[in-house]
Amino acid sequence: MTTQVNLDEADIRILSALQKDGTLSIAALSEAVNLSHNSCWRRLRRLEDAKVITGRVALLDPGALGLNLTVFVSIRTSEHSEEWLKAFAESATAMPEVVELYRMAGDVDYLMKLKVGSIAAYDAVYKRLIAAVKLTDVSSAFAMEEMKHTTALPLPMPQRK
Amino acid sequence: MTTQVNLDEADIRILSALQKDGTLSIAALSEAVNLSHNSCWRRLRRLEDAKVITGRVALLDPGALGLNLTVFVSIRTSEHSEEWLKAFAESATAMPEVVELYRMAGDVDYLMKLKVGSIAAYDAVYKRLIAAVKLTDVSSAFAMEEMKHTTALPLPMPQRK
DNA sequence: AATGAAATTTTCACATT
DNA sequence: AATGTGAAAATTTCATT
Repeated sequence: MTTQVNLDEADIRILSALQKDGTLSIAALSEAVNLSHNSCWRRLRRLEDAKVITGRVALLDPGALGLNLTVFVSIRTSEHSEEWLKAFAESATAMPEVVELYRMAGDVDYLMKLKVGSIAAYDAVYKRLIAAVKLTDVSSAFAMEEMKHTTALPLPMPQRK
Repeated sequence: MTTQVNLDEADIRILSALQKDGTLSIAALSEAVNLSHNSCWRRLRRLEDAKVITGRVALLDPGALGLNLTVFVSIRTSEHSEEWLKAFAESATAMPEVVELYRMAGDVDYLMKLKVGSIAAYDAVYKRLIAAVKLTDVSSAFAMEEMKHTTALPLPMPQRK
């Protein structure tokens, strides 16, 4: 968790635009957000320096890579020792198929999101995982259809224009 | 779902690098993947044209925006009509706090991931949702800690230096 | 696959309000 | 303290070999 940063409307407009399209040139961006070329450039620098923008990445099409399966894995454990957690965190985090991992409140202890190409590939990940650490209860839920998936976070103000 | 694309090792290296850092210049990228400036540029174009790379985006820090809560919402419904689905999909998809939404196999019908700033903000989303469509069974699970979160998909070949 | 050159874009120093 | 001006440096893009 990081500390919240003060952002005015112009900042929000910049962030909103770049969350959707990170290729925008300063010229295009400044026009889109109604700022001068330069003022826009400086705000952008500020947002990057302040780590509000944590990075820029290319997004790939899972289908093009043959990664058509999204699996949510709910994990319960009876072991709550320091070492167990360390071993679990390290092995799960190291697997590239594990794209998200959360420690949860409630009756599930951990929730994992996997991207794999097939049931067999899922099974291989599952086996690697249980070989690495003791898991009491693992249950998997498969996604049939991705109805929405965005990297864009909800931003405070309504962004017009 | 899209059709899988044929990719050789050099393509994979390019994708791997850009998934991590989308700001790499052609010069830096070509060096990282051991290709000539130009060959690299052309492959990149191909990958973009073929929509293997679907876009480039800026990633924001949720904490900096005050979005410290991740909630997974499991939804069951008794209605399985065409209209219900349409209404549900439209209202859920339109909410910026809903960053992911899947139709699931198994006993949960839909799974939603929300990014919000507080329990109160979550409750507001929940209320907007149940006001829009009838939901039989809604259960929420809150993330306590984000242990891993990446937009990088697992890629076929081992990628060395 | 490499060369090189035009066009675009980023970056920054300096002046301005 | 935030904005505008202008110009150098870096980068992308593409025609040609």
